[in-house]
Amino acid sequence: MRLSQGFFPTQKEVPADAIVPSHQLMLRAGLMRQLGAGIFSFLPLGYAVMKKVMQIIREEMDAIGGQEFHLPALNPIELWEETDRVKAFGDIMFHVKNRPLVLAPTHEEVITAIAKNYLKSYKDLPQIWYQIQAKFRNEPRPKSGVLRGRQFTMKDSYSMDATWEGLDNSYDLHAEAYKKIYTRCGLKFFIVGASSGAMGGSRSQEFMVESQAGEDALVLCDKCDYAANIEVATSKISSAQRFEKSESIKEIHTPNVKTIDEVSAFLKMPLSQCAKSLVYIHEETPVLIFMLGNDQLNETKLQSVLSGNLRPAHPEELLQLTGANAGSIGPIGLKAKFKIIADKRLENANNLVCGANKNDYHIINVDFNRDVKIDEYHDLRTVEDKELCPHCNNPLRITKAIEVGHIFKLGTKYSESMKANFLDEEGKEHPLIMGSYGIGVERIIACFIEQHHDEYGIKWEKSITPYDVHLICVNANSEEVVKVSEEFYQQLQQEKISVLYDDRKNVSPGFKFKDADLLGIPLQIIVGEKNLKDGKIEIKNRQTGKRELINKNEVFNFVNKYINEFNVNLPSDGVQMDVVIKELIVKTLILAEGNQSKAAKMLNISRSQLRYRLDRHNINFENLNKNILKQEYIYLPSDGVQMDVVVKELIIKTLILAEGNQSKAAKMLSISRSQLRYELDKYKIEVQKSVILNEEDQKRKEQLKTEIRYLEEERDKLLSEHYTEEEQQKIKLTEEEQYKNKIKDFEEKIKQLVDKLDELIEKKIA
RNA sequence: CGGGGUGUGGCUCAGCCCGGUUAGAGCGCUUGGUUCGGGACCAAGAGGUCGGAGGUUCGAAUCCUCUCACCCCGACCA
Repeated sequence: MRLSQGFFPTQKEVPADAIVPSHQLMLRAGLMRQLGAGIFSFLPLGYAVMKKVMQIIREEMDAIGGQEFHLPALNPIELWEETDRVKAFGDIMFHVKNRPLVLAPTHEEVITAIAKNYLKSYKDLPQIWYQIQAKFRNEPRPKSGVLRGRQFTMKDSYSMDATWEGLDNSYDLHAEAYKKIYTRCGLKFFIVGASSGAMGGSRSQEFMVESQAGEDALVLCDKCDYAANIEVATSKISSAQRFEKSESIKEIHTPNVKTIDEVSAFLKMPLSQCAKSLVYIHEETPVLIFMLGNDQLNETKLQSVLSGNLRPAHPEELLQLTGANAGSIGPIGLKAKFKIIADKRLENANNLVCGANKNDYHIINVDFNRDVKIDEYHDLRTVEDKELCPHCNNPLRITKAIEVGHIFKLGTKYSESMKANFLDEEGKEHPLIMGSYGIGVERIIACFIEQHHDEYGIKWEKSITPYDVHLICVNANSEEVVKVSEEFYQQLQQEKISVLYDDRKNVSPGFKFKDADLLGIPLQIIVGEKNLKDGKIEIKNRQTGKRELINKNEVFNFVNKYINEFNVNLPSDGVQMDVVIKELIVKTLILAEGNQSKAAKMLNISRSQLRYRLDRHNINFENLNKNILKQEYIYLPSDGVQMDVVVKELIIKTLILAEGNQSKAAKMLSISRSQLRYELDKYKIEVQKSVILNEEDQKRKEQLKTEIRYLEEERDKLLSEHYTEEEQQKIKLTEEEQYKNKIKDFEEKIKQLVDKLDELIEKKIA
């Protein structure tokens, strides 16, 4: 595509409304424009990326036997009444004004309606049906650009099975497919246990991307594999203690003492002896909830204990039901009948401080076993930062994240309410056992940009870049430059390499470079007058920022090689070899669906070597999470890459970073010098070939060569002069000696220079 | 839904508190010329019912009332 003819509205200034980087860059780079709150138009460049992402999703869904549908977004409202989800969604669902229709926020109902009519036998099962389509949700507050919109594109799929084992299988297939999708899209992700919410069902997991722009909080353990949404996370924490002697209860006047901290300070009681009371209304019944000290109630956990309508009580209700305002509520002397539940930490606790249900009074020495009838104890608290991991006692970390996918085991929730039944082998009728699985397409793009950008713009990965290469005609007034650019453009197009060609006239070079960096296409081919004079073309790698000058006629090979090979992107201070190998193995395992022999084959290593690596890097494929994908340095094509190739590339790149200094490189790689020497030996020939001198070195080398040539010429001249017969006759012995000495000098000098050159090359090759 | 903020050429914003010529700037756009490797320069132009409605006033972008839209924080969120 020619930039002069296409629609690529880039912006120099940061749009005022955009706060998060992905939002800013999607607008600046001209991927999309906003039409209303949470509604976006995708422009050609943005849609090109969407198509790439959707294609990856299709390939992976098809690979697990998914069949693509295209369902209507406009749904009869009756359909949603069957499952009672008109009420469940409430204001979130868009209703059509002039017909009894709704805009579908998801598609369980439509799928189940089809399944109900046609999946009548166990022989028809299992099925995986999916679609990639617009979803409509009337979000109360759209935000952060495409991260939370009212209309968005979603891949949603549904599995129908005859058995629960079948559901497990379909669910696992999706989990594997999702890992591959995110890996191929270049996302660093986590898999966490999640709450199923109103979707219902027995199990759900979320695929999360760590980001400051995220709206979810994750609890992560950096040591083991524990990772969970804060809505369901737990930690290792001690219960309130039970004192040997239960003191008798006593009412105490506590004027103006409301919060738990104030109570604790006023009564000089530790927080671990204070019970906080909260009142919720559950389906018209008041519920009194106790938390220890300052523990935060986790409403999601509460909701899973008390299914149905649940809300905090209003202040007037508090007074009416308990006889006191918030801050003085407790278990003793309640006016109304309450259901009483408490957090597990309070089980069997005694000598506690509680409100007295009388304003400005508290009761001390409450014994939960003696004075109160607690109906149930449950884990209701919200995990706090630095608490200990429930699996390995390591301090937990809480971080923000964006949900890019969610998979649910629905079970029979929808099939039962819609009577979607099938007959088993014995002719007995059962509801279909279903799963539902979603991926937000725009969120993948926004998350990718959150993870892959710098101050200048986006840095696309090969897998989802809108174009493979960005061809820049630096100066459209130079005939030669235009001619060569046009040739490249034709050639690349012929070879089916997608190319964005900046052929704009009257646009200054700086403008073109800035635009190219903003758009972030991975490879920039820069055709300029300066380099063209020497028959050279500059190629800039947007991800690494590295520029290379190559011969004009090698451009096509270079591009082709780049497109077909994997990437190793290193930070300027290098990276440990083990880290890269670990990432390689994890990613290969994902691509190999966890099949170890397949992975070993892809890596071209033995199975025992793979096992050794799995052990060494502590990789547990079943519990794969952020631990493993914390940082990303390599990009793999979908059929993987051999381990040797990666190691070789890593070493070469590290040596370049270390400017050929072997001990520095070894330190960067965190391996011993002898190991590095061994590896160098192993890849010796290729390494020499791949040595890249930087510009300065190149110049220096040329200089030395010229000098040597000059000296050699001088020497030859002297020699020839010396050895011509005519001269010989003329020259006296002493003179001859002089010449000989001079030649000796020259020889000496040449030898020094050759040594110097060798040293330089040696240093580069290291 | 609660709190805060913003609506002025295509974009980013100034002007508003304290009402008063023809509403400004930079970027972008058009035309001509110069320039051409990191967001060039000169000159001449086009483009705005100041979100909308009502009010106060001799006079409103500016003050008042209502309303709509958008953004941010919170609540909510499969």
